[in-house]
Amino acid sequence: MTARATYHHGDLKAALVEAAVAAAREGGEAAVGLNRLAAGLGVSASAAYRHFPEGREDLLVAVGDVGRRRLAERLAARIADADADADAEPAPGTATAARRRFRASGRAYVEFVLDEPGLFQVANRHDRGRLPGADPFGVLEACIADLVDTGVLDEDRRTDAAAAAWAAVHGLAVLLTEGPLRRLPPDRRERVLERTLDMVESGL
Amino acid sequence: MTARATYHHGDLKAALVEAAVAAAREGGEAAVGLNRLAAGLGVSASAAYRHFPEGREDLLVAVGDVGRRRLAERLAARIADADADADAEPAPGTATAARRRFRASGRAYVEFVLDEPGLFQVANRHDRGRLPGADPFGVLEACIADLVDTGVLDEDRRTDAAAAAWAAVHGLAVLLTEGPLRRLPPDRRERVLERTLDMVESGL
DNA sequence: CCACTGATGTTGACGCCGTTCACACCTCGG
DNA sequence: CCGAGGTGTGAACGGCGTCAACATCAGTGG
Repeated sequence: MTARATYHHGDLKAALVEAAVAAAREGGEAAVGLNRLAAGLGVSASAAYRHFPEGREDLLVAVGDVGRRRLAERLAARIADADADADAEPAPGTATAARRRFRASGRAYVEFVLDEPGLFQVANRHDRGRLPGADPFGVLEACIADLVDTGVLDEDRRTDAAAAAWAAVHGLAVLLTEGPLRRLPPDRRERVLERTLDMVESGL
Repeated sequence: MTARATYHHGDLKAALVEAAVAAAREGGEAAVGLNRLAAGLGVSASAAYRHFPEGREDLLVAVGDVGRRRLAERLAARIADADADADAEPAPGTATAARRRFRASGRAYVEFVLDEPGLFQVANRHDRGRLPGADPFGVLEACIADLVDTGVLDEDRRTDAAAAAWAAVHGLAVLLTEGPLRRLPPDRRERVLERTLDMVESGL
């Protein structure tokens, strides 16, 4: 780990991204520094520039991509959990199932941000647009489509519904991690989250 | 402005905050640098540290306070506007008036953030808690109280209502300025804003 | 098998940043 | 008038992002 045998590293780019993700997880954006990371890998700083032509910003975008991908995966997983947990009656494809999935996605979003505030911070601030397979917003849109298909949401109220729902959940996550709601005890967090999800569900 | 007559500046602290606010307005947090600002005022960098003992962070908090104060003022002003514009029938103190004020505050919040993204960014990221007279959240809470008083919102649903509403509006503002909704054309912005306000109003 | 070429890594430098310390100056109260 | 304390200066430190010139390696065509 400390020194390497060969002159070439093998896969410096991947190693840098990995280290940058680790740094972002504890310390957020400020902890992602090219010099430090390169030194940590036993490599000169300029070597990093070979792999990230636009410098630090490129690296941050790469970290952000990882963050968005993990977030999207978490959302999908929690939605699947919600489906699985419902060995209760209502068959999939029903309105209550759609509602359950929708709620699960919102809850998972906030849960992820509380788990990984640093990664989420970088993911938000350095985004060069959607990339296929790593798109949290896409997951949310799918949930909205579910709501429409099952008749929970009127077709004509569909427009911008995803954006509005996203705004509420995203805003709550931001307020809870970087914002003034930062120091809320977990039980109060839970109540606020529940309240927000209620608002979205009954207000959309 | 370029050179000063006296050895002492007079009010360097205020001058630094003013310059920092100007810098933050165009360029956001990254543009607020002690060295640059001090130099711009024709003063050595270390002089700034006399007035901001904790260094840059102190200055950013000061800028944030200005931002929060301006935001709170804007909210109050737009609420007053809404009251004034309503030379239409419904008297103040009615449910529709409370709804109008509530909506005006949400709209004003987003409006301010779009007007002053840099200032808002600093205000969010460097917050050491509420300071009296400069508290946007307090304005929102007053609006909620209005809703309760006029019977729009049930007493027992009051808990965390302000937080949920705030989350929605704040999240929308963040998505519209720093986030993925950044490049939305103004007319679509307006639709999303309206949709979000609808969601909050009917979902609270 | 070898020389060339392009990819990869190194060394050293630049300017900017935040921060600190020892020192100079100016103002004001006693 | 003098001394004390608030205010500003100069110089320095380490760290950062970035770049250009040079060194080294790995694979490919002759």
